[in-house]
Amino acid sequence: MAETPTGPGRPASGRPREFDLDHALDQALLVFWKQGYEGSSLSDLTTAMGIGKPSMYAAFGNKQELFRRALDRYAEGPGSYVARALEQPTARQVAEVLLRGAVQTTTAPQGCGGCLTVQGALAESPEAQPARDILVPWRNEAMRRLAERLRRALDDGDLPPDADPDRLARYLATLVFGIAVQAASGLDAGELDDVVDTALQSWPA
Amino acid sequence: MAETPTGPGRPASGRPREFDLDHALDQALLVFWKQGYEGSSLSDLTTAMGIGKPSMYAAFGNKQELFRRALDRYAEGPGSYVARALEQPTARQVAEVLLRGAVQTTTAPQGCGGCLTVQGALAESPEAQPARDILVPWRNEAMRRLAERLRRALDDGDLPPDADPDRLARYLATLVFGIAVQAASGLDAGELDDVVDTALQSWPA
DNA sequence: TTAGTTTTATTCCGGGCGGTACAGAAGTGG
DNA sequence: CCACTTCTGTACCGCCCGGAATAAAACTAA
Repeated sequence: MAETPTGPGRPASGRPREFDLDHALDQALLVFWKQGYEGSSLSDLTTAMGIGKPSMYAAFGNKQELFRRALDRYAEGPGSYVARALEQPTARQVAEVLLRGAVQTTTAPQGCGGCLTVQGALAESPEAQPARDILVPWRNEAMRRLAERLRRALDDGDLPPDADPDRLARYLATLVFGIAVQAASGLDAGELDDVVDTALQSWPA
Repeated sequence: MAETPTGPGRPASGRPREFDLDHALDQALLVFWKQGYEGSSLSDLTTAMGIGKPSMYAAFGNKQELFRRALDRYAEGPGSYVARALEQPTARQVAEVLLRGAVQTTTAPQGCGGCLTVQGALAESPEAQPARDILVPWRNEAMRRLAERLRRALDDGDLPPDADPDRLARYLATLVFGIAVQAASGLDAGELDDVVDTALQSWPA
């Protein structure tokens, strides 16, 4: 059955499985993380898992179920900072652990960059490399121009002297990209305007 | 040649092109916006453009070049709020126009949701629907749990009575998703920690 | 040993992908 | 009329996709 649990409570009949479910899931997770869902072919996945396609199909049902299981595994592993944040004693610490955890996880060198819940839908496959080759420099260039404009604002004196144009530009750009993801998740303009209101409270003087 | 410009300075020899380059680009832009780069097949694109594959190939070279041209067109059209923001007189207004413009563009009903510079790399194709069916509820559920935790904080009194847990949760989640995109663009942990520092300044009392 | 069950590797499927060869159609200057 | 150039539709290329059928292999229970 596809629903065979990991535990040892197996019926102990028939040919035993020759691979470890959780280990295989971890390998699949890495592929999904690095290449996104649609960029991860069954061949990519099963090769990384060290098994054949029928084995994967028998164990997990199909590609979508495999992804779901990998996402669960992600939540227990690299994504556990979310749960950890929710357990903090104060709201301020919740926020801090959440954001720091996001940074740490998405930039971890052994990780694949990005968080699976976004990256899984981001097209990071070799197939989409042409798009990345265009979009990543484009986004960075836009951020650079924004920083330049803010540096001028600093010279003009409409930013406090201790303000950091680069930091502010990164902050704004991060919000813009986050807003794009949220909009794709279905948030409406009113909800996102609230986000903007909150964000602008941290704008210097 | 693929580099034939739009202007009327054409050599006026050979069979004239039967479609409008810019209009075709606009149609391609919509497809890329809605489906992402790798989710947009040449058939999807040329069908929307109303031309055959060889015509597209002759006019733009290949899929990547078509995407590049469509992105340029995006920057002049729906994405022009970025340039408009940079022209504002004060830094505060730059920030406000940028963020409001992002919300407006990404949530516009006639638009396709999301910003092309992120959405282009987001997998929104039918092929990736299984992933979206899993990820979108997952992200929203995570945000809901966060809001719930902050509501408890409000009850506990470690948030000011006028704080809005839902708003704060959306704000934090937006930052997390933005951080994921930035990390995928190559920003390192130090740069993103700066973002977190800036963000936490807007945290209530 | 035998029957029953489950996993394994091999092989194949129809279909869609990005990209192209080709021939004909539509325009130009002579 | 002519070559000549360029665009257009059709039909096609090799390749890989997600998935499934098949039969051999490996185990348990009787």
